[in-house]
Amino acid sequence: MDKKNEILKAAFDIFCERGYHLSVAELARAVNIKTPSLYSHFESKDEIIELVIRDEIQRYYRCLTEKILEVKNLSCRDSMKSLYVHVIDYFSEDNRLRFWRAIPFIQNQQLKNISAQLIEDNDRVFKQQIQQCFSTGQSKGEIRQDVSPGALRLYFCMIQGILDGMLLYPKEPFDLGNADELFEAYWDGIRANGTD
Amino acid sequence: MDKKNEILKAAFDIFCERGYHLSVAELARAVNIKTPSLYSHFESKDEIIELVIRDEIQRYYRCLTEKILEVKNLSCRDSMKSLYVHVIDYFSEDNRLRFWRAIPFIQNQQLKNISAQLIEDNDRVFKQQIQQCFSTGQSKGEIRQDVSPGALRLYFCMIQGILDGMLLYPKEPFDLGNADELFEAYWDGIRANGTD
DNA sequence: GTCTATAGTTTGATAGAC
DNA sequence: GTCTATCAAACTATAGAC
Repeated sequence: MDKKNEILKAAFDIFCERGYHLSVAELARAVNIKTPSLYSHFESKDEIIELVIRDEIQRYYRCLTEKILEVKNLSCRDSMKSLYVHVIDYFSEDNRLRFWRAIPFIQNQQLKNISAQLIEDNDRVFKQQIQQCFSTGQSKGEIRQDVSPGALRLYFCMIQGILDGMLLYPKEPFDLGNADELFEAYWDGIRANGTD
Repeated sequence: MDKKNEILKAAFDIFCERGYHLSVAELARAVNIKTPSLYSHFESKDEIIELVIRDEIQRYYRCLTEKILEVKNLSCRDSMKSLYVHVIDYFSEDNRLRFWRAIPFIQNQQLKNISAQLIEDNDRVFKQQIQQCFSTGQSKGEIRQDVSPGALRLYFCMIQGILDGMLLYPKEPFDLGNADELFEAYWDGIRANGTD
């Protein structure tokens, strides 16, 4: 791995811990060079952070898109379950969760806007795909016809809630069994009678 | 209001915006004094932040405890709905949500530990009370007997998910109607058949 | 590309006059 | 309690030698 990428990788790790207030000195130390050497690879601290953010957001949504393709032909239940587990798994790795939760606290309006826009655009696509899956599930009789209007949003909300819990209560190491139970409780609330 | 409290109030506001990296200079400016004058009221920046954090955590759980007493004699559904709305309302005010989400990023291990401990202790009590309400609801026939084991945790998860969404997507101003729909979807999944 | 040296700013905090 | 003056340390960034 060349130095530039080594720096970006280290910047990711430090950003997870410290957020926007990572110091270039600490970053230089992490890759065994002196601070000024950073500036032969990048123009500024903000440029580094912007690259790290773009990389991570792109990586996440690329993974998600792959997974969506992968589950396209499964039942609605299996699709929703797979994607649910996929997202939780993704954010269990490294400190990725802290990374995403640090974004709203970036002290640079331009960077914050770029991040928010990227996330918003990508998220819309993801949510549309799930919506379609949900509708198909309904028309095929997996999901009750008379399900509440908020049922789909509860799915997204549940995912966010789990992630939030992982960040706020890091002491309780996250147990995928718990996540399973939650999904079952959710599905139990929307599945058509007589199905499993 | 005396100066000390004025400072703490301002510190709260700035902490919401900037997290742990609020600067004492900015704080002093906000209350129209010079930086050194802060130090006749407090020993250090960390002392100020600790006080602000203790205040806010205490305020939140005091409000919550009051509300719990208030809804004690309502039906299970009404209790859970009231507390749900209460929490969302609480975090809709000011920048409180940012405050709580900034806590995991405090760059002072001791302060972080104090906060985490306070939250954990108080949260346990809250969750026990809801658990009791939930059990009563089941035995009284408001909630299905054969409800999934994760059904109660889905409730907490849903609340966290909504709050998380409010922080991550601040552009979409939060609509209590949406929150209503979510709760109905949740309740619809656990209510006993034949009840409303 | 990496270094030493250094500039210029901002940080949290203190001394001491009033 | 509030101020002016000041401190040492940390910050981002640049100049210029090798």
